[in-house]
Formats: sequence, C-alpha cells, structure tokens
Amino acid sequence: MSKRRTMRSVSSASAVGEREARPPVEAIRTAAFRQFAERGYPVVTVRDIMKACGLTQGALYNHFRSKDELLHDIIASTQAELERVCKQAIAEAGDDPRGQLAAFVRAYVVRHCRLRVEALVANREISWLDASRVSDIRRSRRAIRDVLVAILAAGLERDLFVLPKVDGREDLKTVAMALLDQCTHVSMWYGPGGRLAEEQMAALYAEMALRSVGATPPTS
Amino acid sequence: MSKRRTMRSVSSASAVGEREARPPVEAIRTAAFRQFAERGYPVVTVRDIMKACGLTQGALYNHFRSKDELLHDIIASTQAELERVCKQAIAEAGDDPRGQLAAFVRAYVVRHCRLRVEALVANREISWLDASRVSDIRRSRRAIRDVLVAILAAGLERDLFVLPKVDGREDLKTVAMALLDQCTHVSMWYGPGGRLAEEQMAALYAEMALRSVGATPPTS
DNA sequence: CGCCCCGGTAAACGCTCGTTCAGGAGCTCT
DNA sequence: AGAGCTCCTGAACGAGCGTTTACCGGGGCG
Repeated sequence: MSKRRTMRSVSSASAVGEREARPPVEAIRTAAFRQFAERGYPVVTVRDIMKACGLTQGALYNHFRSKDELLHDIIASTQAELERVCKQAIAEAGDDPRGQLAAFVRAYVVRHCRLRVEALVANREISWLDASRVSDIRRSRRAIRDVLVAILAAGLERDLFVLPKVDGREDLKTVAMALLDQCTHVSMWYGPGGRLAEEQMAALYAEMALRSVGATPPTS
Repeated sequence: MSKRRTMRSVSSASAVGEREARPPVEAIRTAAFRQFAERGYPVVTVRDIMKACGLTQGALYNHFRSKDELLHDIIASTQAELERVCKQAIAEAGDDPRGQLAAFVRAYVVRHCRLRVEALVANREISWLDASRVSDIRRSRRAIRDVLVAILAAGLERDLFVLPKVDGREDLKTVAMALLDQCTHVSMWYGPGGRLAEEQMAALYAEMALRSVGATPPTS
C-alpha cells in the first residue's frame, strides 16, 4: 500500500526528461512476456501479471482492451522486429547468396538466443489469438520464409548451392522450413549458462545451414 | 491383455453400426489426443473430451483419476513408442554410423509426419504436467538425444563424420539438439496434403542431416 | 428371482477466471 | 482554490472450470 505510493512519488519527482523512464504500459508488457514465457498464456491470469508490476487487476484495462489484445500487442511487435533484423542482416551482407544465408542464420540465431523469452512467447503462444488477430503475424512469418527461399533460389541459379533433391527435384520451401525450424527452436532450450555463447551458437548453425544447402566454398 | 474378447462381444447388437465399438477408455484417449492437438490442454475441458465420445463429464473419472493423469498417460505412451521405434531403426541399420544416422532420421521424421497429432501433443503439452509426472518423459527424450550423440561419436572416431566446429572443437550435444529440433517440428506444419509424401520428407531430412555432420560418401 | 456391482448420468460444489464499474487520489491548468 | 483529467483501487458479476456425489439401469450369478 504505502510502498506503491512511494514508487509513484519517486518516478514523478524526477525531471521532465525522465518522466517516462518506465511507464506502466511498458512494465505490463515486460511482466506479461516473462509470465507467458514461463507458464503459458492460458494459465497466466490478469491478476498474476498486474501483481507482478505492483498494480491490481482492473488497471490492465486502462492500457489494453483485453488480455487477448495484450498478447497480440507483444507478439506483433516482437515479430515485426525479427523481420526487420533479418532483412537488415541480409542487406548488409553483400550480394553473395552464401554470405546472405550465413548472415541471415547468424542474425536469426543470435536473436533467438538473446531474446529467447520474447521468441518463446511469439512462437508458442500465437495459437491463443483468434483468427482475426493472427493473420498479420502469419504474414510476417511467411515473409521471412520467402526471404530465405529467395536466397536459396539465387544461390541455385548461380550454381553456388547444391540442394538435396527428392525424386530428382529441389523443394525450396521445405528446405527453408527445415532450416528455420532448426534455428527457431533454439529458444526452447538455449540458456545463457550453456557451454556455447550466442555467437558460437550462431556460427555453428550458420555452418550447418551452409552444409545443408551444399554451398560451395567462397574461396575456390 | 484380454481386451480383444471385449471388443468381439460388444460388436453384435448395434442400431447405429458405424460408431466404433472399442472400449470407452480408448475412445477417450483418441478424443483427448485430437482435442489437445487442435486447441491445447488448458483450454480443452473435460466436458469437451467426453462429449466427443458420446459420454458425460463424470464418466471420465471411471477411467482416469484426473485430467492431468489422462494427459500424462497419452504423452508417456507416445514417447515410449517413439523411443522404441528409433532404437529399432538403428539396430536394423548395421554398424555404419552413416547408415545409422540416416535410418534414425528417417524413422523419426516418418513417425512425426504420420502421427503428427500425437507428436504435437507429446511435444507441446508436456509443460502442463506437474514436475513429478514430467521426469520420466524428460528422461526418455534425453535417451533419444544420447543415442544420436553416440552415433555422432562413433562416426567421428572412425573418421566418417566431419562435424562443424566452434573454436576448433566439436560440440556433439548441440549438433544433436539442432538435428532433433529440425526433425521434431515437422509435426507442427507438415500436412498429408502437402507436396511431399512422408517418405520424401524422410529422405530429404536424412540427406540434410548427413550433410550437416559432414558424412563422407559411403562408396569412395 | 433377487442381489450386486460396474459404469453410466446429471446435478451439484467450491473455486477462479476475464471483465466491469463506482469511487477516489494526485496531477495540471486557470 | 477548485475544476477536470488521468489512472488506480477493490468489490462485484456471471460464466466456466475440475471434481464429487447421489442415483440408476442392466447383465452375471447364487
């Protein structure tokens, strides 16, 4: 009770520039991320989330229309940022599909190691949103996959990749899905206390991806 | 045991006829599998499951002590069968680690395509069990991973594999996890109406796995 | 036949959920 | 000082949950 008032007075006593140091809407987002990741959307209650940021249940509805909207909000922002990071990594990698693939996998894996809580929620809890809210997230995922497919196609056209074939033909989408699955689910078991650092994980996965698509060595 | 006698005796008098005449405990298992896979354990109610097999809520407790025990029952049996299938595939594959790896991946992928509903539940819903029930399933998963690690170690020792290295050293467990992730999550998007049949998926994934571990061609 | 028990039904029970709402504290502006 | 605003509190609501319980019909057996 009195603890709460203290927190408020501290934040409001600061200068104008620091007034928005940690607005409650951000605290709610962070608390929801952690709890959704640790226990799953359906079993985390509104009361749990709000208690974690020192508020009561009703205060949630000053910032979000519903628990459902809160989930969509944090998933959508995470997904958009992932798409941005991946595309930027490719853009900075030159025009060699081998370098593009390596840069893409590295960026993707590093992000899924470092922001594993956010990635976990975005990948695992998406099914709880109703159909109208899930479409734009699915679109972003398809966009990422298609970026990867485009890299594979470019490498194939310039004879830099030798993809595995089924019945004599390549299947770019399936290979892309396999590579993405591998990288995505790092977030389900990687821990910062593990044997490998984020960059080591990224390098290992990039090497495996290059091998999987039969990339010819860049210097030969 | 003697469940066949029950099935035979029941199947005589049927006005409905088309409904399956198997024992109710099996009908409950099947209905629970489907509903857990489609909507997730926490949001599927006991009433949903029992209505799907033409019974009422209370009848569940004539066969299972709780909803939690039902989930553990179906996950544990699925996991045990997966472990059995994988080990059998390796045993029948001779003693060449390359053939063992390919056989393992093929069996694993085929199973996750064909029984994708069961695999989905076993992999996604395990977190809802309380800690005491989850330990034996985690042990089975570790056993499967360790089987894969053993194959990698054997191939490495006989110079049949050239694993990707981080800082000059191999990390067998991480490579094994990466390969397993790739194969496991086929069940999350593969559909029987897709472009590739189960055996084509299995062959593609086996080829990618062999490439990832740098397997030398068997005939050279 | 009468009895019993197995496996079903349907109505509770206690609890927790997401959401709403009337009221109030603290801020800014005049 | 006081109006008006934003934001939070805490009780309330209706619904739905897993589980328990009282009751009941039908087949096997003395």
